[in-house]
Amino acid sequence: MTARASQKPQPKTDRGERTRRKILDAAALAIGKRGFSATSISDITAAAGVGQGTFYIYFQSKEEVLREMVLQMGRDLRQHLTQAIAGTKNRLEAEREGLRAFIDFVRGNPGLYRIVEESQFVDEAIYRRHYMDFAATYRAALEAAEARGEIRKGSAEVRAWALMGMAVLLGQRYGIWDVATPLDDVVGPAVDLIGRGIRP
Amino acid sequence: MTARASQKPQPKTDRGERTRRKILDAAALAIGKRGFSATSISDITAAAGVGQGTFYIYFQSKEEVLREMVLQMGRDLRQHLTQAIAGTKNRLEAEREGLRAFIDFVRGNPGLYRIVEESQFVDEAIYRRHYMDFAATYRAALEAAEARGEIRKGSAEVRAWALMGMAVLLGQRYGIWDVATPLDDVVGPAVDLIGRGIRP
DNA sequence: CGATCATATGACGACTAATTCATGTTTGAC
DNA sequence: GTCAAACATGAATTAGTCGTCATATGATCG
Repeated sequence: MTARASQKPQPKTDRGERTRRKILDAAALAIGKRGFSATSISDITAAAGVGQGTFYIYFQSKEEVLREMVLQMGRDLRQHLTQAIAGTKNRLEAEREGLRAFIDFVRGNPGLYRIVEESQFVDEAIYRRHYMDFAATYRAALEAAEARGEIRKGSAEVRAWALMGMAVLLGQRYGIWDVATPLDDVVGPAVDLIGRGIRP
Repeated sequence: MTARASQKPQPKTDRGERTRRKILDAAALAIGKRGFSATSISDITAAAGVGQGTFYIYFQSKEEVLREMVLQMGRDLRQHLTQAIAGTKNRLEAEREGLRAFIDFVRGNPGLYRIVEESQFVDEAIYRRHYMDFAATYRAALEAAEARGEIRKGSAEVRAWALMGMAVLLGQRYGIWDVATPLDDVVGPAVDLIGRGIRP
């Protein structure tokens, strides 16, 4: 089901590096806007301003581009969240800032968000890994908080997935479909729910 | 973006009705297993045991079949949930039984679940309506519970989406990816989180 | 029975998209 | 400045899907 695939070799010159980037950027824009299957290779290469054959110098297929973009989005989001919760003093504060930062990220990168969700139907393994990785990080943070006595005892695994789920759907509702509602109006009630749900 | 489309007329005979059903069932199976774009019309008609042209007697396009299936899944799930929370005496019990029934439904109908999620990338309007409808129902239930004093005051809209999000991702994690973990091990911790999160 | 409407068929034309490749251009190490 | 390697190209090949239609079969009723 999933391509095992030997990656294409990295570009060896500056020009190659630039061309690869152009293709990747054009692909992110096009796929983010129109969706994966509605976007053809020639759409991408045309938008990138390169020949069709050039695509295959750097990528095996559209799927491989998607895979790379999901990884990229994981890194971007991780960084955004890490930065957002950097100054927080306890788990509850981290939940608040993390949720706010997540919805904020979705508002700022609706295309990337969409790409990750669609990857589920293109290469399930990469989508699953994306979530599993986040879940593992989240779980570790919850266990640490539990050890510090900041939150009540309870399954960190289930909690991690439950809280991620909240964030994902709130991100859809208030990050994509409705970008007018102030973040505080969303984050406030949600964090109230979370806070009472997990505190000692 | 969304087809406004005049529907095809309903079948006028028993035979027609049966043929239509065969196509719909075959489509649900095939699309649920392989995904929407990987499934061709001829895959569907071959699986249904009818000619390719027969498809177009009953449907305008693959998209229309998907739309119908999302609606169907909405009805099925609604019924499953309604039945599950029928005997409950308060909101918290309803949350428990509802969440259990939801994951149970996903385990029993992984294909249907997948179809709904994929509909997001085929006909966003129908997907959105699916969630909006559920959210409206959920919200009403929460508001009623709040009026009865069963739960604390708070934004029913945000809560509804947060709780749906929990269910959706727990459904993915424990309904699709891992069907071995006993439901109690999932529902217990989740309902503990919800219960303390919303009770007075 | 024969007439008529509904249903069924599958080959076919039109089209779209993926991928290759022979040919040409650019780069940068020497 | 030379030259081999890296890169770029787009037309041609390949593969497959959609949706139509002329034709055929099934069912129903007077």
